[in-house]
Order: sequence, then C-alpha cells, then structure tokens
Amino acid sequence: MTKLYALVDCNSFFCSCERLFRPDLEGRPVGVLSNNDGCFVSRTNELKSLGVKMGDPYFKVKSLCEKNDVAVFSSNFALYTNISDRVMSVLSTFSPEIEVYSVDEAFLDLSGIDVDLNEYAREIRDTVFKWTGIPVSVGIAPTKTLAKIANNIGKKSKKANGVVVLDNEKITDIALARTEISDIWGIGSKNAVKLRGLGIKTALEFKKYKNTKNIQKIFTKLGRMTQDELRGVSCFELNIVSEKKKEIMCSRSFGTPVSDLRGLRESVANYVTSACEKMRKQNSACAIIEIFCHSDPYKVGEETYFGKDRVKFLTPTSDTRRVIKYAWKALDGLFQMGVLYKKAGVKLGSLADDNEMQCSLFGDTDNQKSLELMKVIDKINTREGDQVIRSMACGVDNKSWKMRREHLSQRFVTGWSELPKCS
DNA sequence: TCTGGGGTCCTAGGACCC
DNA sequence: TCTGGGGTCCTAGGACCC
Repeated sequence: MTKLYALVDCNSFFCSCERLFRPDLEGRPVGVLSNNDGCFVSRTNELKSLGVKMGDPYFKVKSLCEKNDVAVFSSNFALYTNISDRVMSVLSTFSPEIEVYSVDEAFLDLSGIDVDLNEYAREIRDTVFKWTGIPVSVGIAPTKTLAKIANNIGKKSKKANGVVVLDNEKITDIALARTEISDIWGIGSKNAVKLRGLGIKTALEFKKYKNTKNIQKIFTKLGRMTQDELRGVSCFELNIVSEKKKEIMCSRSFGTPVSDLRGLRESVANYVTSACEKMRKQNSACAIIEIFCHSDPYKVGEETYFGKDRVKFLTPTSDTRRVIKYAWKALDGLFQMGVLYKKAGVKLGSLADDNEMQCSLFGDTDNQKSLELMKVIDKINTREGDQVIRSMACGVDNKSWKMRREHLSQRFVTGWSELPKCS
C-alpha cells in the first residue's frame, strides 16, 4: 500500500497564540522574541513584509519596529505549550496515527484513507481554527519530505490558501521545480552550497540527479534518503510513540554578565534542577553530566573564553542534590577570575531507566529514600507552583543572571489571577 | 547596552581487545 | 629486515531541525 502523510503546521505559531487573547492585534505586525529578548523566533506575515528576518536580533531592528507599531512579545512557553496541546488533540481526531513533531507541527498517517484529499485537508484546517483559533496549513504527499514541501507551498501561495495535495507526479514535479534546495527539509545551508556546486538549484533537479553514490558520499545516508523521499520513496517513518529523550539540556544566557563564582554556581544549580525534573518526569537517570560556561562570543576584539567539563558517575543518578554537587565541582575547575560570563548550561547524558539502576560497592549511590524524596518534591512543586521546594544552592532573590523578559504577555491559561476577563 | 535554547543523527578517528 | 587484522566502543564534531 502506498503511504500517505499529512503535515499540519501552525502559521506563525507563537504570534498566533499571542493574538488569540488580543484580538486587537489582528492585522497588526506581531513578533515573538527568543529567551532573554534576544532575537525574533516567530513573525506574522505583516512583520515579515517589513523585512524582519527569522533570528534577527531585536536591538538591531528595534527602531523599525517602533516606527511600524509592531507588537513585540517575550516568549511565553507556558502559553504556547498549552495551546499546542489543544491543537494536537484536535488533530488526533483526524487520524489515530499522529506524530507530534514539534510544538507547532504534526504528521498524520493517512495511508489507505478513502476520501477527497483536498476536502479532507480543508476540513482539518477549518476544524483546528474553529476549535482552537489557531490558523494552520496542511500539506499531503506520499513521503514526509514531500508533505513538508506541500505544506510550504500551501503557506506561501495565495491560490492554495493553506492546503496543497501532491498526489501525482505531474503536480509534484511542478511543486519541486519551484522549491529551492535550501527549502528542502534536511538540506541546510552547508549542504545547499555543496549541491549548488554540483549544478543543482531546485528540488526537481535534486530529484533527477542520477549519481546516487555521489550523493551518499557527500551528504551521507541522510542526504540519500532525502533524495529518495523526493522521488516518492518513503524513508522516514512516522514516530508515533514519543520516545524518551537521550539527553536533556538546560542553558540560558544571562540578563547581565556574571563575573563571580557564586553567581555562576547559583545559575548552574538552577539549570541542573530543571533538567533533573525533566529527567525524572520520563523516569530516567543520568550517568554523565556536562557543564559549560562562556563569555560573550559577539564581543569584538576580545577572545571568547569557553569552559567545558564532563563528569561520569559510578552509578546513574536522578537525585538533583547529587548532580548539583558534581556540577559545582566541575564548575570550580572551569571558573576563571576576570572573565565576564554570558551564558552557562548543563547537559545530562547516558540516560537510562531509573528502575534499572545498579548499585555500587564504592562511592555514592542513589537509594530508595532519595528517589522517593525527589518524587515528593516534584509532586509538591507541580501542585504549588514552580520550585516552592528547592535546594538552597539555587539561591534566593536578586538574581542578576536571570534572563530578561520585558515584553511578557499574561499567563492567560496557566494562572488563575491572569485569566482573560470579558465584560 | 542589547545576538536563544533544546534536540537528533551521522561519521571519522582513537583506544582497546583478542 | 621483518612488525596483522578485525571488531567494538566511545567521543568529538558537524550538520540539521524547530
């Protein structure tokens, strides 16, 4: 049976979430900034047409934004994940086989479905909008890569109006001819340069390029699979069950640079705490932690200091206190007086199921008691709010390293005190 | 003054073992 | 003068994604 996938992607997702509770923003350019109010990560069409690019640093286009009455928001992930869950649950009514690919997009398996595909796609689009208020685009094709391309065209073409179905070769080739190689899923900027070097500029030319061996050699296995997908041969399956993360990271840029070990330690303790929380949520324990900290890489004329260390545990752990202890030890070794630190972070690696942990004859080991303690703390923090119970290592108020969020919207759906009011 | 954060997969090369 | 070969595991780094 031939495969059939739909890719459903929310339009300007973060911006659409902000607009949801601010109907006055309809038609006005809206943009959402990354953490620390650094750069744009979501833009509405109105903002795109002002020339603001994805990833543009806010400070560089600030006056342009002010001149054009752009509504700028700090990222409010609590809101976005909540809305995302609603969108995904609507989508799951259209196919039992759904892969939530990211916060704003999902693949649906439509193989074997006996309906008019254009009508079905339109129904998906209309229903999501009606039930959640979020506009989406739908692309349908026999492979995931082609569904991505269909979706892209659906989003950009006025005629398509959010829906494109690529179910025969003629239409598919027309779509591929107008898709630049850098717009193919899996072909990034580096590989695009290499492909252009081979005289390949469009997705159609890539599809028709015959020297498959050469493709594998230059672009590895993934490049070859991408080419197959363009030809209609499905190589990337649907991942329905959300697999456990193999590593968990937490890192942040500082609101203001940190020069003292105490501030650095405090920030790292906080990152460890939230990474460990995430890890316990998926019932894992880690055997490796990596710690890094560095100065501002954008500062001209100054060499960036980059410190990185890695600690292996004798036995895996999910105990925040233990991880903080080791992280601090590593951090003490990395710290250098006189450096202005801009960012720090931790990565938990070698994750394994926490019920398969071995005990060690030597050194620290998590015991049943510490596991239970962590679970209780997690439970209380979930119920009472973030970090009601936390290690003193995380510090108290006046954290200068905390990130900037000067344009934060209300907690419309996650805080009782900030629910929208209607009158 | 001001430039994000969190993941995955693949490959090459080194270490180590028999 | 001669000095193997194959396998596995780990790590670093690159490239990509949203």
